[in-house]
Amino acid sequence: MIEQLNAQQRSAVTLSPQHALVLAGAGSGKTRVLTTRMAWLIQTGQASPFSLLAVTFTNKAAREMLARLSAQLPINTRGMWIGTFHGLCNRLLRAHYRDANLPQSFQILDTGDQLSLMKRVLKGGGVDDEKFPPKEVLRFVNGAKERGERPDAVEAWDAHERHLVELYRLYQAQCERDGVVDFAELLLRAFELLQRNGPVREHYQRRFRHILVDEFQDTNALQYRWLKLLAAGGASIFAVGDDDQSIYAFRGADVGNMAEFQREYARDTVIRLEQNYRSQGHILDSANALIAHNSARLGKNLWTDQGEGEPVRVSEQPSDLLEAQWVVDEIRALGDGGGAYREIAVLYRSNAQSRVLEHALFSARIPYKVYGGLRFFERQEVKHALAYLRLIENPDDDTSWLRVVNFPTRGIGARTLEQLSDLAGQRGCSLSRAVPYVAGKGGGSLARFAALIAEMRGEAQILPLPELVDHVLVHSGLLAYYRNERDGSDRVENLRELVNAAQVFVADENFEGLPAGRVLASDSPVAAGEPPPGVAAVPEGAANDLGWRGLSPLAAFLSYAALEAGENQARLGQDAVQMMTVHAAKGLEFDSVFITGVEDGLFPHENSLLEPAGLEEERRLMYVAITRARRRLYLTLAQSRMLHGQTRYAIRSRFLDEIPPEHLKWLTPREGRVLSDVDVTLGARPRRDAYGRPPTGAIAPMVPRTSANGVLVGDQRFRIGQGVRHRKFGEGTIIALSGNGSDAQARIQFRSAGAKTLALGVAKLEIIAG
DNA sequence: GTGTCGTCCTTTTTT
DNA sequence: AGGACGACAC
Repeated sequence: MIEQLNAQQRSAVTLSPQHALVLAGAGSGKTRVLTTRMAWLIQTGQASPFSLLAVTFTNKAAREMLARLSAQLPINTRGMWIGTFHGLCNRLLRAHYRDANLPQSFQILDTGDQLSLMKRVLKGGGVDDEKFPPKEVLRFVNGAKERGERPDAVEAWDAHERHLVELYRLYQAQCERDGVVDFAELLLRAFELLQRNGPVREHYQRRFRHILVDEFQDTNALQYRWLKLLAAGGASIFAVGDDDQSIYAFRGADVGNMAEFQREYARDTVIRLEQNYRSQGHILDSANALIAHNSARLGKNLWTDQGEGEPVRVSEQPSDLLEAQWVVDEIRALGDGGGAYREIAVLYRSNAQSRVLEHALFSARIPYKVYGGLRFFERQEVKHALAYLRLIENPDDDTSWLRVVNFPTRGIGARTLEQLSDLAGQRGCSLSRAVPYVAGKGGGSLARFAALIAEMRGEAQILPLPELVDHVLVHSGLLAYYRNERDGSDRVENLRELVNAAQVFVADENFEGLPAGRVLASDSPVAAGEPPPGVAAVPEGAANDLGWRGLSPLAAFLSYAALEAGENQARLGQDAVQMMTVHAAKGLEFDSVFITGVEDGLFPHENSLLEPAGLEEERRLMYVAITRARRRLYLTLAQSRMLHGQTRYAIRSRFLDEIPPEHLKWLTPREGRVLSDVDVTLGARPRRDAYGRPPTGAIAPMVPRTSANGVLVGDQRFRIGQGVRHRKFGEGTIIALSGNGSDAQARIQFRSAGAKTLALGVAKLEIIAG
């Protein structure tokens, strides 16, 4: 088990129980170390499987950990506390729902549910959604929760913030009434449960002796506090992460947690995994050189014994269309050379870039697969079906109620719902409980809907889950609705897939044959597990499905659907080029990788240039992108691209200049960032025109003249790369130009004032160089 | 209740 | 440019 590890890996795996920080570079065997550490602790008798807690960020990572662990040890991993932060907190809250002051069958809101609930709250409170856009209020609420702050604890400095706090309060009250929790609430509630409830806290502190954390650099403030609290009883924290791969600051992740953890816990126990088993020399050295430009790193230098390999290829094309065409031609060549398409990844900084690339691949009939986008449980039709199922479980879930009360249509209009909503408001009850008080015709339709849900609830006591799902699809009218809908066949297919998913779930979780809505007696095998809090002994070895303890198959399935939104890719197996954002590529690897749009303003993204921390995160993002490649890496850029319906001109990314030239092989002219028209027509690969067609006799300039000759405003001619002086902002360099004539704009990187976009017709600029 | 038109936005995203 | 969503009209 540990013989095959290198020295650093082995020292991490076999460390005596104590706090430790493992700095695991890209491709250094991070997951392997984590799972082998668990297996080693168990096998050497230092820990029982039930005294371990391993936490990850994604379900995929958790599944992989489980799979590898059970491959290494002949133990039943079922019931072990291995999961995502959210999944484990869900477990905790399910097991102690009373102490956490939650209804037993609380539902979990996904982002979409959360938004519609917020909209409802804002509407109900008569809030001006110009001043308080629902999305922004949600950002505020989620931000506060991720810092562990309830409305009372939030510091509000001005009237606007005080108002936001008030909306936070209102939103939270609505969640409580509905018996629902959002994702951030899962964590905060679980944290508060442990913090406030001594017996529960002590129970888990005693139970978990070893806490293992994956991707530690992605933890936010609350997650870190949660870990510290759980470990406060003497458990050891084994934290694995890579500060150079921290790319989620924008959603609350705090790399600072790593340095803080080192200071507070692992001052003397930092282990670096620096041997990279993935990429060849030039690729790895490029990544190292790039990331060295970041400050405040914990520090580490990856090396490989796999040899130099090939240099990183760079291609600069006049337009995004030609960039895409170039990528396609190269992919075709790789394919002809015997490479599998699935071993080729095309990466981009932003999703908007994918269209041009997709189009080019599609025209060339190269199979490709785009990652990202809607996932299974987020599809409209699936969410509708789930809403019915949630109402069976929890009639007070107003979000679900509103979602399907009139879908498929059953003559319940806005008028009736307004009436219902008013009544519910007056009585302080949920919509469904207000139904009996609605008079007139609307009352009748509402009563019929209520009866439909009641009937489904009855079936849930008899039918096993898959049959119940099927029953709901039929009796809600959803199936019929989508059958009649033209273009509805995909949706019908997805609904059938939902029945199938229920089937699989029930089998996997040993719920087979049980009525969907019934909670098992606590002594049955499936329900066995946690002792009541405060009881010293932790049962070991027994079946231990405490994840779903006390839950009906239906409630468990709904939790699962909320926490695991499903794959966000379609059919696997087909040999296709893999397309995704750089973020989505984290954790993956490919033989050949194309990083596209390597331009200033796009990568690094212009929004990140304002603060240094933003630029450093972009650099880490590029580091992640580069380290995805095993054998061959391409960096491609375009001098012009369509963005927001306007052609934009850009220069090559500063990151390109941070990679030593000896690792790069320019396939297009290195100097002269803007190709002249002559270069364009006689360029390295003049195989296509700007629209992807093979060139015909007369070749039109592919790039508007402005690219080569700059933008003319009055008597001044501006070019990319030019040095300019502004009265207020000082000296800077033009990094991008757009538009023409009177509405021409320039993006200028000022030396001290940061990057600004200025209208050339308005701003008085002095040309100082270039 | 459904369809059409206009308006808005557009970095990255998991749970 | 292009997609999504909301308001308005039939």
